[in-house]
Amino acid sequence: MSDKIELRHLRYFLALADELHFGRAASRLGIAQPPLSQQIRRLEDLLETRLFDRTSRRVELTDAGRAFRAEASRVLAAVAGAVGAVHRAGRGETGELRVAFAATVMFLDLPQIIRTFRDRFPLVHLDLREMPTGPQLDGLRNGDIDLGFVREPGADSELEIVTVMREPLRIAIHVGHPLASRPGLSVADLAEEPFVLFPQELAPGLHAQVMGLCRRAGYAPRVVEESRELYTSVSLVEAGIGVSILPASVEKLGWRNVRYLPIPGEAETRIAAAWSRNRARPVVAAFMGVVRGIVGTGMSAER
Amino acid sequence: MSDKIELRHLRYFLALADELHFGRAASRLGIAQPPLSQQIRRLEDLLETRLFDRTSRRVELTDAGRAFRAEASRVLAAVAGAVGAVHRAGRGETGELRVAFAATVMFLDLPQIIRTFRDRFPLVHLDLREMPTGPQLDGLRNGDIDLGFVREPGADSELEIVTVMREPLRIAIHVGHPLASRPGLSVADLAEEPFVLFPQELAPGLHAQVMGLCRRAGYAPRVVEESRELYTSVSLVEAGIGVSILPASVEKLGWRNVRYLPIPGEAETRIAAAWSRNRARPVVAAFMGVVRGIVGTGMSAER
DNA sequence: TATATTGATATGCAAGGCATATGAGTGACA
DNA sequence: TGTCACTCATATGCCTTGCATATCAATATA
Repeated sequence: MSDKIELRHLRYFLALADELHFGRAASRLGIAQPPLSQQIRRLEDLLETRLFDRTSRRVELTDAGRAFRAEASRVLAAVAGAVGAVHRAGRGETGELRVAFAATVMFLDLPQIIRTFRDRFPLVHLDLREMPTGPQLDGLRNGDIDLGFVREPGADSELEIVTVMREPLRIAIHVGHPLASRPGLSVADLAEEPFVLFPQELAPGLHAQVMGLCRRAGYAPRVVEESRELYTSVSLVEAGIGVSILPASVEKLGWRNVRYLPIPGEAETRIAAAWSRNRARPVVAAFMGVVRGIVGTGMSAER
Repeated sequence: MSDKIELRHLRYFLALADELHFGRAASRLGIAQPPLSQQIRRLEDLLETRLFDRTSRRVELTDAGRAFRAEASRVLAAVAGAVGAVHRAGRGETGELRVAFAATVMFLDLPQIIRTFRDRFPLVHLDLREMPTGPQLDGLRNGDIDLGFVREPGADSELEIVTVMREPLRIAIHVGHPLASRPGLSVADLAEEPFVLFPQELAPGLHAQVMGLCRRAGYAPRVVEESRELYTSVSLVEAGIGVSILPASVEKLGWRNVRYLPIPGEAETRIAAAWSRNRARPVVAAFMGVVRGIVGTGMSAER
């Protein structure tokens, strides 16, 4: 029976409990007196309990009415809270946001972006994880993550991709290597050198870019060692295993015995934010608003 | 806008949030699919926020929907709680009960009654106060107290009165008094003695009863001192100020120099529970149920 | 005793919720 | 690639029900 109670009953009840007068309560509710009588009676029927003792002269709450009054206002407060929560979530001010980033992105502005976002949207739970570009793109497509910061992604009809930053590529070479001190070292000079590279599937775009540089210099690099990500590639260079071509930010890792040389022709890699085009998540939009505010101009959407 | 939300919307929303399928959710709700679509849409309009991302193939919650789901179930839980509270209050299992009792009643079964009631109805807040019979009857009439334990009340059309216990009256006299050791002392023997009595308005029924005993013995008692209640009457007897006629329970006060003598003819005083006949309070009925269970038979209603 | 106040009841209307029928978009499978 | 099945949205009509107007009944006050 009581599962037919509606909020209207509670609103009417509370008005009457405040006024203790059908006429005044009705006019406060913007209705006539008879429907108020009806609805109160209906509520009492649904509850199988009298809420008001009333004569034609006086209206007062019963014990049950007093108990119901406190509870009913809790209900209406909960409704108001629910509406507020929906609006906050609709504006992206709450919820959970799973952000992935390629490891080396942390050397750029990302930490600053995260701090700002935390500050501006404290109710959003940020779930941050390091992840190579390739797996990120998969995760974005199947919904495992909401937003990814990737290196040099290819175009994808399912994903919205916005370039956030750019940085030049560098040749990484052991300081003791004979070529390390040659002025104006070019990619072509590395034709005979052993290369250290990451597996293609971890960062397919960047991988293709490096391979393209070599191809345009007229050779296919001889990859003697693969490492999990950019980090470890540098350590292999330092160990003298081979040379590599890497984004400039790895310089900040501070390996002593590695020299980083600019690449003529200003080859550069893009760091982009990517998210699913289908799932329109307000939190994602909110996060990207912060990103836009910090990296400012220079951002551009593609496809 | 959102003040037109009804519980129906929340119930439908939660069903759909569980099933993520309009057809199944509708059949669970016992309605057809189209009205469910309509009501969900109406709810989204009222909230001005989309709660579900839906294609003709898949239904899933938006961020706002997820936020609303948690809040909406809180609302329904609050409604269920309100219904439960009303029923408890309707059965007298909750609320506040203001009980007054004449001081000497505490020597009888009242403490036991209170313990049992507290045990059986732990959610009822008991407000206990000591109060003479006269003020109790006033308080019951104007609603200051809900239930009173009084001595020898007169009939009253506004009040329901049930005799709970009976006890004999005793003559109270100082042990050093010449009459204290006379065998078969009667009320008539006290004709010339100074009397200690309480003011008429504090316990009008008992006062009239004592006066009646004397009148039937052929005299009007000479009252030399009045005291606030039965307690203090005894102390005045012990001080040798006069004699008195009192309920037997005052013996338990344990004054050393007072002797209590039975009254021939077995004059006795009644202790009654009294409550307002107009205000039908379930808690009062619950309390009286406990009283009935403890004092058992021998209770009787009167006028 | 008459009157004003106030809650309940009667009746008619209109809004809105629900059911049936149908349309349109999407994924699956041949 | 085309067809089919599935599923959600839309259209339409009915019927419930909430609300308004009119009226009644009860009670307190003058």
